[in-house]
Amino acid sequence: MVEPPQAEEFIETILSNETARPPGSEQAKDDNRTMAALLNLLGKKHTIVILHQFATGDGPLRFGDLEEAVDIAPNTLSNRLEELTEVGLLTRQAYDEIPPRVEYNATEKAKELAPVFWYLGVWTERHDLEPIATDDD
Amino acid sequence: MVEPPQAEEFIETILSNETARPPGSEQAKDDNRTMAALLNLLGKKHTIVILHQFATGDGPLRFGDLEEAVDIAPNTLSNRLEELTEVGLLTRQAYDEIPPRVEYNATEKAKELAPVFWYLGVWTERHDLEPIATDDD
DNA sequence: CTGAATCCGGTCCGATACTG
DNA sequence: CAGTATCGGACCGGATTCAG
Repeated sequence: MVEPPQAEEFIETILSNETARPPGSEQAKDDNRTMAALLNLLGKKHTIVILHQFATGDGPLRFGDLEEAVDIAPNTLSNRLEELTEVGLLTRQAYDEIPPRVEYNATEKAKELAPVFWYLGVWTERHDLEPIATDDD
Repeated sequence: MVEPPQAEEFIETILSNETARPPGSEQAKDDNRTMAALLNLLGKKHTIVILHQFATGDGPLRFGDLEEAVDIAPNTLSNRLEELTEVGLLTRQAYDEIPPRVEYNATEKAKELAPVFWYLGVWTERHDLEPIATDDD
């Protein structure tokens, strides 16, 4: 954790109100649809963990990297990567080499999702979930 | 959206480094376990949307409220509410009346998760997901 | 050798019907 | 109103197999 680079940008976003929209407007409706789609995506198993990997690390990640970091079946991982790529959160670049190499990169869009995971980290430092509970609450 | 009350508190959290921990410490390991458990929970279908409801609204929510707001099967909703309660993110209070009434409230812990959902809203205002894409990227 | 498609078994989720 | 019971279907995990 410790003072991540996102912090400044994050604060900017919070303080600037440039993104506010008239409620009930067309844009607001689009936002709701996007939000629904996003939550639906995040709701799928492992999606969050995968994005978390891209959000915390910074370089490109390969199939094998994720496979061992996330504890996920290869077929499911394949599906998630495809979904995330289709939706524009990841880019996929295949190099025609031997051994073959495929690199996945987070897009700008995905990187701007990073604060979410970073704050999740902050939260985790300050709280526990009950079953593992210690002295919290 | 528009300048949520969480913003100030959020900024405080970002600026104060009080939560930082030595990496590799015992606490850090606990954090990782908690994080894994949290992500695992958030990964389950509808969990995020449900928490989002509690994060945006402020009063208590009843079974029926959620059922119509979230578009979820009652058995699944029942499961989620139980999970979230067990884990200490929600409290459940049943009133012995007719008709019966059960109120769910977000705990402090859950409320401190609100910035996540709020920022998700900010993100949604600034981006789209590809299939619905407009002028983004 | 890596990334991913296929097949199958298990688990989770949705829809409806039903109970206190 | 707030759930539970049941069942069918979608989704996920694991092993194997395939392609480049």
